[in-house]
Amino acid sequence: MMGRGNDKSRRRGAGRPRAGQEPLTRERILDAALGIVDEEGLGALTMRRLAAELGVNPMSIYHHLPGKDAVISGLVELVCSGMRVHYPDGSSWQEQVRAWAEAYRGLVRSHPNLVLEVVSNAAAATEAVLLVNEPLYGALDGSGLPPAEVLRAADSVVDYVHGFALAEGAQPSGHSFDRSELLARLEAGDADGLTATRRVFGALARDEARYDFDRGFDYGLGILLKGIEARIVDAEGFR
Amino acid sequence: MMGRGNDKSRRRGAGRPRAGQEPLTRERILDAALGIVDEEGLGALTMRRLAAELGVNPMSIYHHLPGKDAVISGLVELVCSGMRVHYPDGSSWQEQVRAWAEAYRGLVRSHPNLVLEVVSNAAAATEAVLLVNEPLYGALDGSGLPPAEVLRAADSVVDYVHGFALAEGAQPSGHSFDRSELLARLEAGDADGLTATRRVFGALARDEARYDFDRGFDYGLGILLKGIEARIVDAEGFR
DNA sequence: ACCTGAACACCGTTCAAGT
DNA sequence: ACCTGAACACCGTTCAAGT
Repeated sequence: MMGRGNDKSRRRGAGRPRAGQEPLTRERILDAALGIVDEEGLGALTMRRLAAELGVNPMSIYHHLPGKDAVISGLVELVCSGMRVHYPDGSSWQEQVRAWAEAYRGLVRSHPNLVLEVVSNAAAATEAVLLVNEPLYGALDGSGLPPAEVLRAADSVVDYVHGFALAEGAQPSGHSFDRSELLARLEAGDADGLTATRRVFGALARDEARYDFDRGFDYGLGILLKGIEARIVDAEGFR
Repeated sequence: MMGRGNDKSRRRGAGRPRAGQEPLTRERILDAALGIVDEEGLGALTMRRLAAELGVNPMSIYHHLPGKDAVISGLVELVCSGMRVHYPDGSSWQEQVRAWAEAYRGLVRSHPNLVLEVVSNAAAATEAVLLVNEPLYGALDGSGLPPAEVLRAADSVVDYVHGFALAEGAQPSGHSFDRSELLARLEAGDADGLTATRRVFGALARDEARYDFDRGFDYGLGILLKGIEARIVDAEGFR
């Protein structure tokens, strides 16, 4: 739990930083904001609440960041700048793409209340986004694809991870979730026209009703990699 | 432009619907809300603004929908219920998946200001979402994949479309956008450590700098389909 | 330069009162 | 049952004033 700015620590005199008190900085503001978002959700992040957390007047924040939008995109930048991937020596491009995707998924998942912002601000080609994508370009550049296809393939992988992270983030628990409620509803037959849905879910083995996100993520990645491999074979065939 | 509720059309007496005036319904409210969101963005949608649009007191809305959240999820439901796919007779499962993905992308793209909501509410297994996914299950069920894999493959396709729609929706223009700004920044070399990014973008032909969303979407879909095909071959090999 | 207090123009929603 | 008016507890942000 974060300490709320209480009366004792809140400054009273204007413009006079108390001796020994840390000055307000962009970094301190963003750290506090990230704490609020992680613990209580994006809805809890207000300029006033953030100021209280810092023991400061709401308006003081505006001297370091132009507004609330800037706080939020600063948060996205902060989170994205934590991206780290390590490719073991001699790893194949497939292993590297996997490592990248898992690192990126992990990054996004470590701040579930910010998924929507990360995933939708990612299109704005900020410095942070470029740094996130760099290792992915690196991996795919070693696959033998022509550069235009490296970009397309990278975009496809990014889009998939974004979509997956969104679905995963929307789920309350995270690790796995139970589809038996859905199954029961389908068996009750209250849904007209869902014939394929009913057939597919009905044919699931009992132990398959529990959806495992990790395996789902792997599966999609595997499909994408196989598909990219097929493109490489095609490209080589044209030589 | 939508007509604002002006004084002449706004009711004065409480609880007394004027003769000839349409009664307030959930449907009318959602239609008006969708109009506001499509024209002015989600940020313009407030209960007070919505009421003004309908020529009604803000509180009247609460008799038909429990709150603003309900208005927004009602909007998502409304949009999703417009999903229509037609599979030509004799079409392959690949063609069907393509048709589904294009229909879904089109649906989402027709309300760009709602993309974020559609894509993040989609995880909640509402009736509308089931109806959207049904034709996709139908297509993949005809591919020869075992049911558990039909679900995983469907999820992968959905995640990809979501991620793509998000990226596309975040872009201002839509149809295509120019990467030459990014290229120039990379060539200026102000970005350290972006070696692979620089190499890949640098190797692009001049006519490839313009990014075409339609072709990008096709490419990702093609990869996914090829990957799914590979899974089917594997499954058959185990028979 | 940095911080503050008061004020402005908004929000979503509750609640008691109207018809 | 359906609609309203006033009120409550909030918002983000501007602006002039403090030190």
